[in-house]
Amino acid sequence: MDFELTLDARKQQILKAVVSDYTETGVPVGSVALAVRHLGSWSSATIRNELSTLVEIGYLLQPYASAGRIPSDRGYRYYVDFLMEEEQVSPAVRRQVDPVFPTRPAAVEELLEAAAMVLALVTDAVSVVTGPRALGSRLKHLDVVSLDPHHALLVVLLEGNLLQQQVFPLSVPAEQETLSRIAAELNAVLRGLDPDAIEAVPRRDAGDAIAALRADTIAQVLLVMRSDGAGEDTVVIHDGVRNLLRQPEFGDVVRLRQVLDIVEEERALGQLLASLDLAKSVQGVHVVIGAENEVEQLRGCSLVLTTYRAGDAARGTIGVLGPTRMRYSQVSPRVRYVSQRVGQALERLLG
Amino acid sequence: MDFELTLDARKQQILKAVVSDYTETGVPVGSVALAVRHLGSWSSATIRNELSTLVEIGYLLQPYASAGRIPSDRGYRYYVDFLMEEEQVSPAVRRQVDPVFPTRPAAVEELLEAAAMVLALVTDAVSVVTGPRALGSRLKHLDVVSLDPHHALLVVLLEGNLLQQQVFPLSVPAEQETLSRIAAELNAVLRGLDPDAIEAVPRRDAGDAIAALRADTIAQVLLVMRSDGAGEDTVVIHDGVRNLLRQPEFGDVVRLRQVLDIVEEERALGQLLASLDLAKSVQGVHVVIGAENEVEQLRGCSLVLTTYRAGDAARGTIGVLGPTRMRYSQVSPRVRYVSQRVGQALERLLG
DNA sequence: GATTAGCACTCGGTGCTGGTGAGTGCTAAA
DNA sequence: TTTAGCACTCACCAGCACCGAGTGCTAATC
Repeated sequence: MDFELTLDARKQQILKAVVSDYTETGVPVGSVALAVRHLGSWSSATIRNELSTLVEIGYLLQPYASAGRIPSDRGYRYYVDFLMEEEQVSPAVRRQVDPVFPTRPAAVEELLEAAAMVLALVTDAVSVVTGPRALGSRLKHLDVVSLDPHHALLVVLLEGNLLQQQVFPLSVPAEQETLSRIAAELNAVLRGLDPDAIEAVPRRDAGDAIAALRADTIAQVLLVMRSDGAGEDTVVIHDGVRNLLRQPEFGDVVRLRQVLDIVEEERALGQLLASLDLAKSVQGVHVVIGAENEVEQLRGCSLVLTTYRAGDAARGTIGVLGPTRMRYSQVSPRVRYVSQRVGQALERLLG
Repeated sequence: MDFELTLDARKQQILKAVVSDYTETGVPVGSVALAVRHLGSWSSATIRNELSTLVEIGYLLQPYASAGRIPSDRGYRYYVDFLMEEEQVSPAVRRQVDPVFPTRPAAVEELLEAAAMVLALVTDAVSVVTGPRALGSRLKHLDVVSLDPHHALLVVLLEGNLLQQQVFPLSVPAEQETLSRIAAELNAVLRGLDPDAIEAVPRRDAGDAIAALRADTIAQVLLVMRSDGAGEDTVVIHDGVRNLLRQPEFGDVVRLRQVLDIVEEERALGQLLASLDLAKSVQGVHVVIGAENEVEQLRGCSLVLTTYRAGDAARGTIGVLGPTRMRYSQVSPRVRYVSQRVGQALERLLG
């Protein structure tokens, strides 16, 4: 196999035509079809010669001896890196995406779920979104509600409008009124702090009932804030599995199962996404083609990923997983578009 | 078709044997197999006669003229109602389920997600969980958190300690301090009231800023409380789609797609679950067999559902969706078991 | 020398055929 | 009423011929 890195103009045109034809039809594409549909200026015989060298140097594959050609992973890579012309995100798509992100989003998790839903919708693939639980690391507001004299319910609102609740026992019996006063006081003191800072807040050991209750509450706040981050530090959301079923490559159920085993297992998916270096990307969108990812089960699949940001902090990963035969020129800008919307909405939410 | 409702002992035994054999193998079961594996006391010819009457009266089906028999929906129904012997939930399964529910769960949503995950795991089907709803919707506590001068977040605690949140615009700009005062005041007035009573609370039309904000807040409280009962917006969680892929009945991708179209569409799934009357149930578990649900796309699927409760405060639906050829005797007690665990964990969380 | 027309060849997909066997329905004997 | 016996049914499968899209090669052409 010869490893030319640069292709002459005609080979490029042919490769591009093969990718776009195959992407559309899913059927190996032959020389005649190319000649009539895309490249009338050369005869099928000429194209045939070029095709056979493209196979030889590894940009195309031939499923069997007398079949048409399909792009190899390397072919797709070349296409994505050099040949692809990104399509505009059509107004119709914008109209689908935009209303999903309200001007006043309610909470981070909802936002990300909505994003996953709409991204799956506009790309016809499985969408994948990771979100930072770390957002919940600052206290925004708390409230204490009396249940009975000896128990209270702590309500904690964390950064990103993440609500948590926790029942806890009171070391000293107390009425709602007392609890409310404590809550008000703590709100003033603790707002905007992360767990470590809260722990460092000086506690007046007055030894009276109020101080005890105050200590109870702070302990619970810490517990809630810390237990939240304890598991994994990112949520992983996915949507649109049914979209894969429309693709002929998943007519084989075994194939599909391998993919689902990854996608439905939050941990595995999280690890996969974490293992990818999103730095090397074209215009912010990173395309992982076929066997470029090391996960055995995802052979034949590609990932189109990007990072969404709120302000200048990178917040999470968003993208899609689909068959390698994917319309990158359309999917890629759409992923970017949704990602931008997510970032904006997140900014509005976090203020 | 004759509609006998009661079957003699031998027919019952045969039906039971057919269901359990078919459930296990997925292959139509013939008279000889039955004779040797279950019912040695009769010859295959006798069984053949019985089989043919069971087909005639609608409890069994014959896929084609010279094939074995499979249970009809009616056959499954009879089996579930009268013949099934529920298996014990094995210690191994308990060991899988129990650790998923921590003694101190952090948030409702996490709890339900964990439940969905483990239920899918132990039943090999798709699990389905809807979020808890307050039984009687009385207001227990509310709080208003300023997001920016023109928007606030309303946190409502309903009877049963269900938290709801809602972002809303303020008709007059306001600081946190003002909002807190309003919240305190409303808490005093509205605690323990249901929506109708809240609506009837007299509003002083003072025309000042405070009155306007007060009105804003009350309107939002009503919105939140009423939407809780409305049915549409409860969370619906699912997990375990990949389990379906192991079943031969979903070897056909089209079948699978129809099911996924329902399962992945939260609204559709929510409506389906809402439409079922969970009252008529055996030991708290309700089994919907095949075409007993009206959703066209779920032909060939069954639902095994139950209700989880936290004290007598909140309840929701939990269960599984799988092929009609399902091991009801095992799935049913497992659904019940997980449901109990969810209830308990929720009680710990909500108090 | 590059391009192209012509042609024999390859090989997966389709459809037909006949054989196989699990399983039935029916009849007649126990 | 039960059972043995037997002819019959029909999905499933392997084998086979055929079709046609598409190739590689060669020789003619620009």
